[in-house]
Amino acid sequence: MEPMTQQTKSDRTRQRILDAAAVCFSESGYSGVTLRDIADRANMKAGSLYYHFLSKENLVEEVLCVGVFNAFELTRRAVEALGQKADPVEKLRAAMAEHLKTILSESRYASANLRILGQVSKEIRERHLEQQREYGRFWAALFRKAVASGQLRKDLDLSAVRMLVLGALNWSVEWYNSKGRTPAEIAEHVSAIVFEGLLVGRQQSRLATTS
Amino acid sequence: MEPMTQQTKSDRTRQRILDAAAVCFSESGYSGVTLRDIADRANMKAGSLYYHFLSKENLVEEVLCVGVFNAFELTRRAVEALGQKADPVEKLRAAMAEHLKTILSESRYASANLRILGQVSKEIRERHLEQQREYGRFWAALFRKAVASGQLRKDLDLSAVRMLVLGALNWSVEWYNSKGRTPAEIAEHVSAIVFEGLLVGRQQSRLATTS
DNA sequence: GTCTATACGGGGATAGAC
DNA sequence: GTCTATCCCCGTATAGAC
Repeated sequence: MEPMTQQTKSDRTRQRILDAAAVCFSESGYSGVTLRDIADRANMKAGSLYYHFLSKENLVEEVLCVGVFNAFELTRRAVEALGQKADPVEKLRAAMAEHLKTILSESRYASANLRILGQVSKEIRERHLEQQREYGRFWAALFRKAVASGQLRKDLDLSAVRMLVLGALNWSVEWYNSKGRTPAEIAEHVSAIVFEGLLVGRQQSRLATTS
Repeated sequence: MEPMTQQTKSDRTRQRILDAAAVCFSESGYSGVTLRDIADRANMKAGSLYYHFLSKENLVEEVLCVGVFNAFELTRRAVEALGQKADPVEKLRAAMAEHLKTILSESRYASANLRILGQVSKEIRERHLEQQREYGRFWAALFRKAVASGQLRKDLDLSAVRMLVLGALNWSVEWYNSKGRTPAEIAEHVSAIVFEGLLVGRQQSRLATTS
């Protein structure tokens, strides 16, 4: 490990570049961003980036990596904060809320991830598939345990359910506007729809929001 | 109007180019596609495209236009096929199924639309906002009528509900794999989740699929 | 470590032959 | 209407000064 608190030297420059890249990618996709854009935001010249990174692909790869890590870590912690023996359904609710908060406001890396998914080369995507699958397994386990607890119906393909729910969350980066409802309010809606459903006759959760 | 059945001349070339562009954009996004890619697929040379279109932006704009139109038309027809007096909830189910089928298999234009949303310039996006809003209003009306019929709960922000449901559908272009379940099966899952919800105790719809 | 300068290729767009 | 040839800019990446 490195000697001190923050990694020695001003390799924080490296971090500054990554932050700048995450912002750029989350706003304009992959091909839409130039190294000059990133350098500008990091208060550097484009050529200087090559002291810290091998190439643009190498740079985006690291952003992707941090993105999944952020979403995973933050969400996992939010679930663990409920305690090991918490209600599996409550854990799912917490995971959804945290995932949404992360991609909408906590991490430019996470939102960049969603934006540039499917814009990077096959090679890069393949290399990160395992990391993404790990996050996928985390969610799969949450759903599986909620079914095992007897609270969730057993007649659905859990893999499809997982992708659809995450899709509803992930797509929010396309339409979410901070002038409207908060991420927490959106999360309440997701939770209400996914668990109770839209049809009347079910206990109407704890939503205070009026239409 | 033009004299005959198919528009005269070989302005079908124009159509061929648009088709090629839709495929390219749906596979590689906007910036990731070159005019040479599109020309190749249309069996032409890049320079020839300019006889039919003013610019790459002009071309993508038409693809976007057709994309929304396709999704709107196909979905609207599927709903109308149920008849004016059909159950509002059944109309929503039909709309979801058709929208999904369209973006996953019926129209490269529709899937291109989703892929390049947020990759095009602000000017183009602004210009198509009204068309997109029209499709949004169509969905809003479907939800509103289902609530008015007394079958859907009234405590949710219908605008949020609409975006979340469409998000679950739209995100499927990112993960759907034709080797897995069919679009129709995925649609059944969406319907089951959105209306009945995942919690047990609700009538378990008509899903024959086993996990 | 960051700069300036530049090589190098690629992509959008135009001109003019056929 | 489509081709070839080409212009020109821009983006990635490199070299070498400071």
